[in-house]
Amino acid sequence: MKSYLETDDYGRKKAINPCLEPCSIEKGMRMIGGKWTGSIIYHLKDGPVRFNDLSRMLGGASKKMVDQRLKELESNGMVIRKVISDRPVAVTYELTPFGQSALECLDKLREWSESNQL
Amino acid sequence: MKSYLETDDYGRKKAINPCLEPCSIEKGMRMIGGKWTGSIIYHLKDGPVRFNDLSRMLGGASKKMVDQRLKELESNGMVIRKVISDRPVAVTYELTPFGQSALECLDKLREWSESNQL
DNA sequence: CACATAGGTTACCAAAAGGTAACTAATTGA
DNA sequence: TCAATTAGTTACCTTTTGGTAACCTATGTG
Repeated sequence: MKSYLETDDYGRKKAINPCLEPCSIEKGMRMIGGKWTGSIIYHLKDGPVRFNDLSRMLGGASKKMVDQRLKELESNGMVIRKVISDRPVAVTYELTPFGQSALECLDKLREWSESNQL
Repeated sequence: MKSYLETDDYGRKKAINPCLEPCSIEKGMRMIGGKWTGSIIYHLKDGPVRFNDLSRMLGGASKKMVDQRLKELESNGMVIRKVISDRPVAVTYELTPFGQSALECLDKLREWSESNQL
């Protein structure tokens, strides 16, 4: 579905297939474009990471942020939370295959970002 | 710069090179991850588009949104505004080379999004 | 004349986002 | 015993976001 414009007999323009609501780009962005979301996924790329370790790596993000984002990512199937021991409670977060599938986009983004010295 | 963890003699963990502030992924996202930003860039991919035409194509976004995003994109050098005629005022927006360079990421995102039926 | 188009700007308001800091309970280490 | 760690949770409060709708100047159309 591509959107384009049509002009009627009176010269009035009208969009055909407008993005009434989020098109695929928009939907994708809402999935991985939240504040710190991409960074979190990216930091999980090499395997499971524990909550506090993740927080430490994302020094600019508060625990609340990290927690919130992880919950979002879990609820949309990109991340799994695993309790690796109660009593000392220990938890890890890791990417699901779906989560891993997003790494390709993120890596492109990183490349683009770095090559433009953002 | 990669962030990783180090453990000292006392077993205390500390992050080396944490993302204190936006790492490249984060910065990239803040550049093209805003609401409708990606969609706008994407809709300019085939050449200049006029303001109202763009608004029409992004049916879900208000003029205020489109206006705001275009100004952001202009101010960071991804889009240029061109007045193609005063008296009937007519304006077009088009991607700069830098703006075009973002299309690669966005296309990856679109692919990912579509192949996962978001 | 009345209305539509172009390209916006403005004010108003409600909702969402996000930071800070305190607090939880259980456990381990000095 | 004091302090720190783990994984969060909670309350509070300020800022940002974003939607709506009205308004603007100028031109063109029926």
